[in-house]
Amino acid sequence: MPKTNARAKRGIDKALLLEAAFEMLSKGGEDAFSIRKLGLSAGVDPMTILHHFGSKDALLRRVADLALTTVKLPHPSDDWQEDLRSVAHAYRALAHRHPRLFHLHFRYHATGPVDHASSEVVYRAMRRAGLSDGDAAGLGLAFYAFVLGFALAEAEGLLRPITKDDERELSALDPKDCVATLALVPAFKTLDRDAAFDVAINALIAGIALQRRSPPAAVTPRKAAAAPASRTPVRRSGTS
Amino acid sequence: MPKTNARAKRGIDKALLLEAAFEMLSKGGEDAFSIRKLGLSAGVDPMTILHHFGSKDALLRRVADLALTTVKLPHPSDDWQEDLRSVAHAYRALAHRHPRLFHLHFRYHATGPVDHASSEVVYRAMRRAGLSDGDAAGLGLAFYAFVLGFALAEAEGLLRPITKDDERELSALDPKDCVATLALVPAFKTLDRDAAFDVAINALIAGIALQRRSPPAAVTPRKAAAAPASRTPVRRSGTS
DNA sequence: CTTTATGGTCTACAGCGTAGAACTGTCAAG
DNA sequence: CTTGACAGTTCTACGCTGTAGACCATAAAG
Repeated sequence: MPKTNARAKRGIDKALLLEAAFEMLSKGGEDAFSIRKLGLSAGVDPMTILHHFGSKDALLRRVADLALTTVKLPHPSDDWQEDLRSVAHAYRALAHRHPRLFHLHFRYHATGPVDHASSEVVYRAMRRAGLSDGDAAGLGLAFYAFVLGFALAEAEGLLRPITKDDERELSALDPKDCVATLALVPAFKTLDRDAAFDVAINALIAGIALQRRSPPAAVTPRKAAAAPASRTPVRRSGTS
Repeated sequence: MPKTNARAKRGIDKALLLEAAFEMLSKGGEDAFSIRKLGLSAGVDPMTILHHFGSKDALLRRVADLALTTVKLPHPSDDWQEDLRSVAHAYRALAHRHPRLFHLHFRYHATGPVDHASSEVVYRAMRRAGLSDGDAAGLGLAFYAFVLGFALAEAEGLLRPITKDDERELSALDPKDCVATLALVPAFKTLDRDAAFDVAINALIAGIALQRRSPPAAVTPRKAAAAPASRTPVRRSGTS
């Protein structure tokens, strides 16, 4: 049947609209975005947009997906630690490129690991690190949570260099209760976020490496094998 | 002067209103919340609410602050690793208690470290771990990012146990490209999020412990003091 | 041609945050 | 007491939002 086929669309095409929405969101954030404004700026009736995308929510979801497609896929190497670093940097770069819409990834890609291609890299790395399947799964998700959490925190301004206001607020604290915080104020002022990220990622990776159950030579007298694992006493987190 | 003094308010009192807002948000999330609805349910004119709190945004900020006051402060011990675990669990517990409003902490407390009392514990721990000031500051923030990121991911459903749909989607993948992902599917099905959190936190802490510049004996000939630090080759993250 | 489907538009509705005017009850001063 | 000031409260109205449902225009199918 020669139906549908290459015809596709009559007038407006979705791809362009999606791109425009992406642009608008990336530039002004969610508050500055509305279906009507998008329609106005694109010369399209607002209802046409809804007709194509179903709802504003669905459109936002599509935008988030589109953003995800721009992460540069890591080329899997044979160094699992390097692979993890690549993934981490790729997602952080995404957050830097589009800080105003990065939070959407938390809202929408709540159905599973963010993206199969890159999550495969992460899980492969975890297995190569010599983890049990249980640990590999858990640490894989945790790795994502860490990277996305750090990136989101940065995108939302949580790691902004300390301001005058902050400083004033800090200096108003009781010096007795905040010795460490106050001692670090100079460090916060000169904080290099790139370096901090690298240090933290390396720390996490180093910690993961310690978790392996079968290092090169046979080690770890204790059976750190299957279940909860971990070398330190596990503390149940059922505070709620 | 006998002015103001204990009088305080004529009719409505803010504390009650704030509590009601908190309740409403915690129960129904941000979508189900509006000034008008709050006014209706509390028997108060909506504009009265605005008069007291300035704006909806300011009210949400207050709610987020209120939520923060409910985290149980860790009792500082002399074991820095245990202190870090306490803080981590406290925030995760907060996310479990109020998953619908947890994301507000990312939006509003973007002006600095989340809470001075608990961040003091974190920074103190970092210094006790023997880190340089630069690393202590960076890893302190990274520690928060990790904990909040993990908790947010959980609150938003990212770590939900795998569903039938997910499974179908996964089984549709090319088995060649996703060997690791597919191999871990059983592990995802039985994933214990509490255990995963513990394992991940312990890994991070162990990695932090490795970062110290002055272990028991004097070491590290290189001046790993100030700047980027880190033992592995630093990879600049300027992909953007 | 007529029929049918489909993409696009228009109108309308219920709800939102909030600016600004108007009202109201209470206290201090005269 | 009266008067004035004033903070707390309420009313009204504006411009904005997402979207349901009816309507129209065009293109393909019979």
